[in-house]
Amino acid sequence: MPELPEVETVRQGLAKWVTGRRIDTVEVRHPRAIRRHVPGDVHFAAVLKGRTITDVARRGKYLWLPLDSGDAVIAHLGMSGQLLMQPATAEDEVHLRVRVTFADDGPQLRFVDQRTFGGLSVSEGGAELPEEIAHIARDPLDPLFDDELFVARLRGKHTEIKRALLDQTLISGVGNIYADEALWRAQLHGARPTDALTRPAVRRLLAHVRDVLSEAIVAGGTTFDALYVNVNGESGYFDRSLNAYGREGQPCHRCGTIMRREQFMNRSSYSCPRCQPRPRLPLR
DNA sequence: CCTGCCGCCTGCGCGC
DNA sequence: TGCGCGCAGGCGGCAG
Repeated sequence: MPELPEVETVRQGLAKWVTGRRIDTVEVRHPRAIRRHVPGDVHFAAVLKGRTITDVARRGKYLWLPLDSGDAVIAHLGMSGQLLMQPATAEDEVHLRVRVTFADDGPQLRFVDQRTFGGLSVSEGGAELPEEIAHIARDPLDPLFDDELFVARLRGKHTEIKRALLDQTLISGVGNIYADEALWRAQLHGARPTDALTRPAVRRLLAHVRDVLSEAIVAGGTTFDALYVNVNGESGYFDRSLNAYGREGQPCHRCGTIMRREQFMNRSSYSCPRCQPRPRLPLR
């Protein structure tokens, strides 16, 4: 479940179900799911066997499971990945990629991923913060997120505001849905040049990003179809609260104008033509 | 250095 | 029915 609220929902569920448990076996069913683990599937399974998971941590859309060895399992869900807790008796999912069983015979951890953009890997010595994801910025819900640094860095860029929101090295956790939602709340078009935004405008936008992410976590994330579920296979309900994403042809919840869809970065962007007018001068 | 585009995958819904 | 097309919430790598 790609964006921060969905990943955080998974993190919370995982933390409850796997913290303190000792791994017994690891079965890699599809090599692509561990392609980022360069030493390969045999090594992946061997280095995890007998290890105890001590926590479940997150930065942006990345999760990692610190182990008692000081290593960590990095997990990224990509576009369609799921981490599910399942009893051993549950039938294998069609897109089951990795199965982890525990020494206590409790529920299994399964990595299921239709499109295989996601994956698992082991980070050597990565229990604190895997070096593989050290380039990812803190997310805006992280207490150590530096607001003024973000404002300065964003205004120092020469790009469009939506691109900046999706730049995980600048601010992490925001994806296509929540970028559109925050821009709608801030009444900014995604093509607005970052270097022409005032400091207060960027601070307001950041506050809206925080609000929408926080509200979505409370709702258990956004679910459009069976691909996006928590560790128990349950859907979130933030889709009912969306004001922009997917609302092409429907009236703006603020002014009633019919919402539009535009192509942007090879994906769809939704906005209100009246509340979020296109910038007069295109970026150049 | 920076920005922006491409490729990686599978499956679904739509129009013809 | 079948087929091709466009679309999908992500990221890393690389070209310019």
